[in-house]
Order: sequence, then C-alpha cells, then structure tokens
Amino acid sequence: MDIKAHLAALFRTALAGVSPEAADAEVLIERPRDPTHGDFACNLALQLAKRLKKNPRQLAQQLAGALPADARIASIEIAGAGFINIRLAPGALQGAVARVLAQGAAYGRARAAQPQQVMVEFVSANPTGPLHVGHGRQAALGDALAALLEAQGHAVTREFYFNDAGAQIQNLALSVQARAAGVAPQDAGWPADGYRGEYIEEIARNFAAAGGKAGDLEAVRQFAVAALRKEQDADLQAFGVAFDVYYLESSLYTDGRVESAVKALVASGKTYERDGALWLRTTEYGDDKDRVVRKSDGSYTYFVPDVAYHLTKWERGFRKVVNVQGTDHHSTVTRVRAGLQALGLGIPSGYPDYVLHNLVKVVRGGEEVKISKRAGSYVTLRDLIDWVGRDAVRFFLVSRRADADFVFDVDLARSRSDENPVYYVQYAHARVCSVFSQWGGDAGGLAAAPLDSLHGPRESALLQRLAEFPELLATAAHELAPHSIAFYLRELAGEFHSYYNAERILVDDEAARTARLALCAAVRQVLANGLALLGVSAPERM
RNA sequence: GCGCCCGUAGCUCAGCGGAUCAGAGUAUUGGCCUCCGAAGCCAAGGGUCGUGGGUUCGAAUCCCGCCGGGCGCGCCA
Repeated sequence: MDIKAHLAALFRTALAGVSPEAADAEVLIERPRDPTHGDFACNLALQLAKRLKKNPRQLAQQLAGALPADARIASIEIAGAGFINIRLAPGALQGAVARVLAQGAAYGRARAAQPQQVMVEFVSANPTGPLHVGHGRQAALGDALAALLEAQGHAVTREFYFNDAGAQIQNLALSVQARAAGVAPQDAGWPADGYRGEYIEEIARNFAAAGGKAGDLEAVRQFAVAALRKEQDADLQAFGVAFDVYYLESSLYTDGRVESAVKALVASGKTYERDGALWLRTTEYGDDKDRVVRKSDGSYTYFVPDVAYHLTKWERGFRKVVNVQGTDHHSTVTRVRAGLQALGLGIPSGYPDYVLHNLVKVVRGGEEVKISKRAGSYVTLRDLIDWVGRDAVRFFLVSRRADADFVFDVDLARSRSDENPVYYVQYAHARVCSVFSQWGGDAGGLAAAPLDSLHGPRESALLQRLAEFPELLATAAHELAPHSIAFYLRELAGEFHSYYNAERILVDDEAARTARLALCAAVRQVLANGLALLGVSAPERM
C-alpha cells in the first residue's frame, strides 16, 4: 500500500476513536506545497470542527493523540488553524523505488475493480480535406485518453467515425469534378459550396492521370474520398495514432440501421408529425427545441445516423464511451443523448461522455497563422508536424486543459533551448541514460539496492513524486484530463534536474552510488511510462 | 436574445469537490561548467486570481448579477 492510503487509514482509526459519530467523514491526505510543513498534511479537524461543534485546534490535538503508533511517522504537529502535519521517517518513502523497478513499464497501471469495454471516439474528420490543427488536438487528447484508460485496466477501442454519406461528400465530388474540367474557384462555374484548397486540384490531376472521366461524378467521388482518406491515414500515422475501428456512416444506411432507428423512435411514442416533417420530442430530455427526424422531402436529418451510430456503440457492449470533439459541436451533445434516451432502452442520460476542446490558434513570429497554402483556409496537422516535429506537437497539444483556448506558438515548439518543455522532459530522460552509460554497470541489480542513504530533501521530493504517479493516473483517467500527465512530467523532470545539479550520482562510495543509481533508474522509468501515455518518445540521447 | 465554455504575473498556462493555493514556464536581471550532458541549475523583481454582491470562521475555488472574449442556436453536416 502506498504511504498516502496508509496514512488515511491511520486517520480513520483515530477518528473512530475520537468521534465515532463522524466516522463517515472523508479523510483527505495532502502534500503541502511548503516542505517545511512536513511531508503530508490532513485537514480533517478543520472539516469536522463545525459539525462536531469543537474547536479545530483541540480536535486536531485529539486526533493526533489518537493516531496509532507507526514506525513510518517521525513527527506529528498541529499547525495553523488546525492542520495536522506529518513528517515521515527517512525510510518511509524509499519503497517507491523498489516498486517502480519491480513493475517497470507497468508501474502506474492499475487493475480496474470492474474492467470495462471502453470506446474513445476521436478525430472523426470528414473526408473532405487534410487534417487541421484542431484534429491534431483531438488526436493528441483522444489517444492519450485511450492510453490512460487502458492503464486503468480497461479494454479500450479507438474509433474513427467516417462521415462518408452526407452532402459534404457531394460538394467534394463536385469540387474535384470542376477542377478536372479546368474550372477554378474564382471562375463563374465553380460549385456554390465547393472546397477551394490546392489539394482539390491535386486530386483532380491524379484522377485524370489515372484515366478517370470527369463526367462520371460517382467515379470522381470514390476517387476523391479514397485519396483523402489515404492522406489522412498517412498524417495520423506520422502522428503516431492508430485506430482499431473505422466506422463508416454509409454502412448505417446500407445495413438498415438508420431505418430501424427511425422506427424505434416512432415506436417509442416520442415523435409527432408537423408541417410535413417527423419530429422528436427532444425537449423532454433537456434540449431547447424539438428536432426534425425526417424532413418534409422524405430524407433524414444528420441527427438520425448520429443516433443510429451511438446506438451501435451501446449494442456493441461499450458501457463507457468518450467522444472527443471540438466545442463547435457542443450542441450535438444534448441531442444525441436525447435521441438515445428516447429509444427507451435504458441507456443512461449521461451516455456518452464528451471531452470538448476549444479551437487552436497557431502563432508564428508573433502573428497568427491562418492560411495554409495547401488547405486554403486552415493550418494542417501535417504543416505543424513538418515545422516542429511529432513529439513537440503531441506534447504541446495534450498539455492544456481541453476546454482552455489554445495558442500554439510555433517558434517556441521549434526552439531547441530551455524554452521548450518537451525537450526539458526528454532531456531529463536522456540525462539519466547518459549517467548509466557512464557508469557501465548492470541496472538490473538495482532493484534490491539498500536505499537508506536517500534521505536528503531533494531525494525525498523525488521519492514522493515517484510514489504519487499511480494516483495521478487514476485521477487523470477519472477526470478525462490527460493534460495533468504533462504537468506531472514537467515537475518530475524539474526535480530530477535540481537533484542532478546539486548532487553527484557516480560517487566513490559504493552504497551511496548504488542507492542514487536506483533512484535515477526509477525516475527514468516513470518519465518513460508517462511519455509513452502521451505518445511522445523517450530518447536515450538527444 | 438564449445556451455552453473561457477571463489567474508582460506572454503561455496550472490550481477550481473552500483552508498549507498566489503557482509553473517564459520574458527581464544577477550568479553557476578544470567535476556524471549548461537542451541544465540557483536567485531576484512581477498578480486586489475580469468586476460587484452573497454563502462561510475562511472563497481564485461554491451561488447570483454585470463586463469582456470564443462557440453554438436550420426541415445544413
């Protein structure tokens, strides 16, 4: 058991002795920011003072007195309004190193109490153009989230929903057809909502070169979709993201799921006819207005395949589903959930989960970059990877809260200096590797090394940091917040760099040297484990 | 107009189930390589946490109003 859970258990025992009537209170053990306050703190007395009508400091005193004796606790003191500060015995934290070294790449992972089949759906770009930076943010977030949930013991499926059935595909085909016929966006005959990027012309050229006839719109459509899908796949591969399933929207029509979804909605009794259209009472499920299911011309709105699609997720056995989308789609959240509710199948009202991310602004040379030559109107993921490299793009895009606005500073991500957080973390990893190659010994034997000498303040900080990694991952997974991994890695790397600068690792004294090497090996392992979750490499040299 | 999200140091952002939460990076300034990688470390200055109320012994954190910014409000997808 890690030390924090252990302390919490001790406090629960103390609480049961002091105030059995409050035994249900939640015991929170925190790490004070200020190390002079000790290694851990508990604010239980402050929490309960009012409820028990007692003076917080007195209560703290009683709790501290009732704490079972424990060899790992060096001192207890009451501070401030009623905090109980705990200082650990020097050896208490050293177990973290052995745990890290014993578990290796598995350190930080958990065995879920109830393993679930989990789906993360992300990117899901329309096949009408190259992936843009927003897709990049989704890819970075979604893939990290999927890895995080896997690390919690779940069986995760990464899925890409492929919108290959809508009107936008028709526009794509018409655009390519126009280009193939020599019509440019500024010309009179250009389709009304045509795609204007240079990639359209490129596809048209390749289509012609392959012997395609511009008059055959269906042939144009198939060729264009295949070309763009291939390009998106190449971009995702370059980004290090792989999907388990590509789900085709068109298949929902061909296998009758769209039709059966409509029937199910009608059968539920939540629909009505008005103005020649079929409506669903989504307002009964929190929507601000009812939604059209079947238009007066007999065709369905996009809402129907959306419901049909999410129903397949449920039917395929995914009881936890996370959709990663841009906030520009947030209005679909209520609608999709409402549609699933209306089916009357007992699907929970909060199904599926959503992680909505704000849009990305790209800045270069102090100015916003808006136009990509290639795509015509947006900066592509490929542009970004070409400019700054895959590791930097992934680290940057995943290192902010999803709902925060994001300014991607190209110059910062490009810099190979101390300005760059990616290199900062990777450098810490490479530095440890460098120490090990200098040493030349066998790291395998370090797991059993005696660690008594690791009790300096910097060493204690590192030990605590290593020890909290599993809990950090659990919290990040629960909150669907992979950005906290990036922040954790930055802190761990920082503490390592401080330690490295203050203390020599390869000292003459063998016991001390071995202990320090073991600590370094553990740091390296956790850095590598964290970076792996983010899809960022952990280089041995840079 | 309505709904959702955001407003924290010059800049980019953490913290937001209240207390030991005024933080990090960067930028600026000053130090540290005859010694394991200076892509590093140490130190200093810099913020009434958009604003006004409320709840509380205690609010960046919870509630309400307002201001500023983003997104969404189609029988488009």
